[in-house]
Amino acid sequence: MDVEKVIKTEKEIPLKSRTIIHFMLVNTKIKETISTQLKPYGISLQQFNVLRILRGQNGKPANLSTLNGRMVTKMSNTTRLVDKLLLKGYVNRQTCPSNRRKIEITITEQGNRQLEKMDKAMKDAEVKILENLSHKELEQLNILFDKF
Amino acid sequence: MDVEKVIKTEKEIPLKSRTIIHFMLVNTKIKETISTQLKPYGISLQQFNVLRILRGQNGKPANLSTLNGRMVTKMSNTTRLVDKLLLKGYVNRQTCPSNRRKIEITITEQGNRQLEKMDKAMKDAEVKILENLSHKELEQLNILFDKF
DNA sequence: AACATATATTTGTATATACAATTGTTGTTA
DNA sequence: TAACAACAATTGTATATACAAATATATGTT
Repeated sequence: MDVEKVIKTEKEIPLKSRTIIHFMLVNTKIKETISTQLKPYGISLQQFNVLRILRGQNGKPANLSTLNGRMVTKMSNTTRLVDKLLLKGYVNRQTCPSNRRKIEITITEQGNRQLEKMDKAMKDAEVKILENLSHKELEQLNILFDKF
Repeated sequence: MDVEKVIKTEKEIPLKSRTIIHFMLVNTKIKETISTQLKPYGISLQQFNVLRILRGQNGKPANLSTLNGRMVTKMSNTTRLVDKLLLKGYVNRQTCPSNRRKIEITITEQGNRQLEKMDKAMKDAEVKILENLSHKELEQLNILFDKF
């Protein structure tokens, strides 16, 4: 990570600012790696996460607000995201019979098959991203992240 | 940071996945805090960064590719970003006389004045974001980030 | 000079994201 | 039961982001 290139922008960067900038640079790199890995499947990280959440439901349907609450980055726009998955044939959507305000979403057989392949791609991305970090360092990071 | 809420999505999350998800959650929180702080000034984080870069030039104009290279998150779309700043009267833009392919961008007096106010807002955001981290922990984080 | 190549920016298009307003449904209560 | 609040999803709008294609200018080669 070449923080200096960005940071030279101003003369002296206090530690706090440096940390934030550094954080964002790493985040950009992570996102790039992940989207590169997912690209062959024509799916975005958000869409991938929704599929994972649906699989985690074990057949039990999820409604939109559940999805939104569990997503890593909220997008307030889950409707349109699910639209895309629907077009790809990865999910089913139907209004909940007991409460017609709710929409029930489930993952399809095809969605599950694709997701298995994407899992592997995602795992590769994670390995690539974290290749220089030891188990101990990962634990350290998680402890530090908890303080945010 | 409530990682568990998002993480319960699947039964067992390996440390690597957990780290990535945790990272993104913190990133979301950081972005939210910053944009809340900048909101009164009607400026996005990207636009703020461009202004900071321009100030760092000390009057020397910057062209678009310089800006793009120094920005924390690249956007390949610096033209339109500068358009917005132009509309607000925070920057000047003129084609470089010696190389007419280039566009020279400088910060205006008004831009500088606004930027000073935004600096304070940004500093407040940083304090808020990092309030639970000690100096030592910030240093630790930066060391870990370098490994990405 | 004519041509190809490299550089710098702009434009077009598609998707992602944030936020506010709207629609439709359910539950409550005067 | 009519009115209203609460809830769940959708739609509209603006901006952000990514990527490819197009435009304009400069440089190097024959």
